[in-house]
Order: sequence, then C-alpha cells, then structure tokens
Amino acid sequence: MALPDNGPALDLEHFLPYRLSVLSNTVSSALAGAYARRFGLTIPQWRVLAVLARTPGLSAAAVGERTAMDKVAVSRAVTGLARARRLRRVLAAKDRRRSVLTLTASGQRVYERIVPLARAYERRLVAELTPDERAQFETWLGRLQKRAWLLGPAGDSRV
Amino acid sequence: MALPDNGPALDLEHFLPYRLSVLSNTVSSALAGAYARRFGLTIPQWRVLAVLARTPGLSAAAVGERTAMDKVAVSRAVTGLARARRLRRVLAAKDRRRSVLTLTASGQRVYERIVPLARAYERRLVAELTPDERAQFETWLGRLQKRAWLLGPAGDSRV
DNA sequence: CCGTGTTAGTTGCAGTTGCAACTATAATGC
DNA sequence: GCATTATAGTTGCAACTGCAACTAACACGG
Repeated sequence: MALPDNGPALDLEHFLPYRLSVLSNTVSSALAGAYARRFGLTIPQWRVLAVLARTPGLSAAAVGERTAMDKVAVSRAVTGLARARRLRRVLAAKDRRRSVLTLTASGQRVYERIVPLARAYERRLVAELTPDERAQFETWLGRLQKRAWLLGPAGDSRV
Repeated sequence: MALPDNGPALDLEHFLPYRLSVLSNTVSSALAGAYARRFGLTIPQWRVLAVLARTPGLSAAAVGERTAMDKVAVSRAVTGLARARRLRRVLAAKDRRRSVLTLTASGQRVYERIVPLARAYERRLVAELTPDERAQFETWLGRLQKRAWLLGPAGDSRV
C-alpha cells in the first residue's frame, strides 16, 4: 500500500479540470440543443447575438474579446447570422477594415425569445444552490478563471 | 428604466453556462497543450489512459461510462492508443463483441509521467482557494452536475 | 507619397467530432 | 434451432474548429 504522494493514482472523478469539462459540456449541450432546434443558432452565434443585443455597433474583434472567441469563430458566426438576416454588417466610415455589427429587428426578436429560455434553464440549474451559495460559487469561479488565465499552458512550470 | 424582470438584458459575463464554458476551455486547452506536446496524446486519449491505469481490463463501453465520452470517441481514442502501443486490445472470451483493454508497460509509464504534471497544474489552479473553499466548491460542482444531468435539454420544460 | 509594418477580417486546408448506418456477436422467444 | 431483437464496436460522411496564409485597409517614418 501507501503509494507515493504525488505518484500514480489520479482518479478522473476527483480531477477538477475533468469535472469542469463534464459539467460544462452537459450544460452547453443542453442549451445548444435548444438554440439549434428552435432558432437554428449555434453556440457561437448565440454568443455573438447576446453581445450585440446588449452592445450594438461593435466590430468583430470587439465581439471576440467579450465572448472569448477567436476571430475566425466570430467571423463565421457573423457570416451565418448575416445570411439568416439576424444582423447587419456595415463597413465603418473611419476605418474600412472594420465592420459595424448591429442586430436586425429579427435578430433582436430571436434574442428576446431566447433570453427567457436561457434564464429559465440557468435558474433551474442553480436552484440546486441557495442564493448565498450561488454567489459564493460564482466568486470562486471568477477567481479560478483569473488564475487559469494567469497560469497559461500546463508544464511551462515557470511559477 | 426598469426592464421586465425576465425580459431582455442577459449579459454573458453573468451567465453561468457561459462562465463554466470559458473556464473549462481555458483549463482544458492548457492541459491539452501539455499532453500533446510532450506525449502525443489528445484529451480523449488521456482520459482513456487515466481510467485504464486505475481499472485495467474494462471494455470500451465501460470506459465510456466513466469518462462521459460517447462510444465513437472512445473507439477512436482506443485505436490511437493501440497504434502507439500504449494499450492492448483483446477480444473477451465470454463475449466476443467486447474487447478487454489493458495498458502496456509503455502506456503505464506515460500515465505515470503525466500524473505529476496534471496534479501540479491542478494544484497551482486551486491554490487560488483555501482547502476549505476548495472542498466546498467541489461539493457544489457535484451538486450542479447531478442537477444538470437531471434537467436534460433546456426548454423541455417538464419540471 | 511610398515602402514597411500592423490590424481587421476572410478563406483554404487539415484534423476532429458527432451522428447514423453498418458489421459482428450475443440473447430471447417461439 | 431459427428468426427477432439487442448490444459492442467501427466506419463514412458532413459539419465544425483551428491554424496559417491571404487580402484589404490603415499608420508611420523617411
């Protein structure tokens, strides 16, 4: 018995990155299913939609920053949304590399119909926790996120 | 002012599924980078490896259950690992549809070299929390996971 | 202005993933 | 013992993703 402390024996069920990934996938695919079935949206598209509904007129790069998506993903999501007439893309007057993205009325409507669904799901999920617990959980989640960004790739052990 | 309560206005930054997804992606890609660069493993492969190191002799389906991967993903991960001689695949005597999966010595060694890396990363990540906070966080994570499994697809509002 | 470098966004290609169809084996019912 | 149904695992195809190369537009120094 008595395995070396940091030696072998790592159970996935107790490995935080694994648990985060499983939860995130469970939740995301539950939501993605709903977006897709009902509104023909992918998750990236929903993210772009959500950001633009709150802050119209952003450029693709700005959307990328706020959604943690890379520019290719944003570009494709925007193309899809534009084709479906959910948003308009206009070249910026001052800098014609940029485009100014705004939801159409139809895009805005889709957003407004999804929000209650998304909220309802989230509410049912976190009903598992008391409001205090939830607040605490989210705080820690935020701290872990900051730390994860700071750490960068594993094994680049310069810490 | 005073928007309708469950009406518009949903900021991604405060939307739990989104935050989980960002954190999980940050962490997973940090680790994936390390696995890939150093050992030529993908994340699914690492998961299969980790399960088999702890419980040799499982079938592909059994591995799937313990890793929350679907059978196609398992199949491909296993194929890759077998090609790299990290594991052996033998038809089960009693039921020749099944195969019995066992790590080779080389597979076991890879596992043993990854574990400390994985642990080190995890340790640096959760250093953000005190041990008590961490324990609490993981409990809640577990509760949320159970709830998420229970809920199923969003919008199938039969709850 | 004109070359050099930089930034915004798109596109091509290669690798991955997921779903459905398929093969092979096993279990069940008559 | 044979037809039906179910299960384990693989494979084909289509969609998605990520990276690198590319185009277009701007910025800046000479």
